[in-house]
Amino acid sequence: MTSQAATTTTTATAEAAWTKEDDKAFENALAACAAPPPADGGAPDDDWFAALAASVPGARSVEEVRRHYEALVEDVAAIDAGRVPLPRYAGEESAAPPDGAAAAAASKDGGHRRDERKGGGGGGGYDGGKSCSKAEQERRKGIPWTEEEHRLFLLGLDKFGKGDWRSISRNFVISRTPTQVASHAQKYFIRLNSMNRDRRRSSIHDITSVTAGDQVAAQQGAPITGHQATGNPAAVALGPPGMKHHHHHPGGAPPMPMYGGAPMGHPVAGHMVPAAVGTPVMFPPGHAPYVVPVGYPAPPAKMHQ
DNA sequence: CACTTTCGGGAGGCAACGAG
DNA sequence: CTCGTTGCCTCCCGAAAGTG
Repeated sequence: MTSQAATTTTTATAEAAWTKEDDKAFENALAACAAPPPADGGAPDDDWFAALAASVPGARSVEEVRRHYEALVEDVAAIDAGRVPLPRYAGEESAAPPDGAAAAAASKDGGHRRDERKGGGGGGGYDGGKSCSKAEQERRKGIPWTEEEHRLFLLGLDKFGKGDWRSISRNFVISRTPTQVASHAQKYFIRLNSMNRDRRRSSIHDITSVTAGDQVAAQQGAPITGHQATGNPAAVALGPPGMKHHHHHPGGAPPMPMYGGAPMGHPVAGHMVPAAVGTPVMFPPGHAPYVVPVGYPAPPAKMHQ
């Protein structure tokens, strides 16, 4: 996934063998570490690094882990300062089949055409790549946010707070306009606030952590409006929505996910268990981990009509 | 019993409108 | 004029019903 790119670009130079897998393990270990490092720029202590190193598979030395961590810090700072040229995801979107025709064609049952019934009056329905130009089609249907964009959004949200969409757009999600960021934020908050609905589908908004997206996808969903409104966007609560997590992956090979290529909504611990609630999610230095309100209601048992 | 098709509903993004 | 919010439209997923 591309989210690793930012961290690996600089970290790769520190040690010779930080592979993508290593980096993933590092992030997982970081997420699993009970006590987060000082978030206010202070250097984490040796014990913390030792614990982190111990948690990283592959017998990394404390020093290696420390350098890797520091590189990560620099990365975040660089992104923060706008010194890192971020990829133009919009371009990527157009380069790869956005989803439309390809996704529909690859759909499990040979393509869902039913949308023709919607759109009031037929015709207007999406037709899996018909005659209208691709550009027009994309303009109409929008460019999905990638995981990377969403993480940058979260980063910016944490940095600038709720409401400063322009700063977030300029400094973090440079591939999106402030309006797009605001709209995305709107949906994001709505999503978080409506977590207790029994019908849940995985979505990009399930990512509430800037990093470790693969595993945190299963660790969130909780009302956050109060915190957001009080200018504490970092206090995003994590909680288990009663989301469904069976993305069918026919043949074992996961289909091209909708968002940037990483599996979304995959369960980490099967059904969300209370223990998973409040699990500190990995957060870059300077970014407080999201907190979980005590007494968070358990997700309702999934009941189908 | 298995497979295919149809239906219902949730999710995401864009555009328009309103307020400051 | 800019920013934020709300509404509308489109797409995809999952479940149910029907047919072979």
